[in-house]
Amino acid sequence: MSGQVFAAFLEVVRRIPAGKAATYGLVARLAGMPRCARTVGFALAGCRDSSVPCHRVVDRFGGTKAAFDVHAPGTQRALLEAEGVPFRPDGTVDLEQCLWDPFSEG
DNA sequence: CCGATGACCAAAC
DNA sequence: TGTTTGGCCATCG
Repeated sequence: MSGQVFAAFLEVVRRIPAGKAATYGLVARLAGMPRCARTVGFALAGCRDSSVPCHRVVDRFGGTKAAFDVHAPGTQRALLEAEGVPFRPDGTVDLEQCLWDPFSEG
């Protein structure tokens, strides 16, 4: 891992429990970079690091528009649904229900 | 090695 | 109240 910030995002993402989802802004904030939401997406885009649940990360609207979902439409949603993540009729994640609460851990 | 970009978010006018 | 620009950092060409 060349960058610490880069790893910081991945560490936060890995802490997302199954059946829950987080937004880029949330992850960035927990990592200590509220303005670095873009970098979060890029960190996940280069998901070559390790088993990081990048599919549990969506935009604030719950839109599943990940890089690995571009070539395989529905992949991200399928993974989330498999974990029990609720979806809206719009096809977006119901963040109001499954939004990961970092304070809920302890 | 340098420039531009990218799975976004929030403050500012 | 709504639209626009700025920001952060690693990777690609």
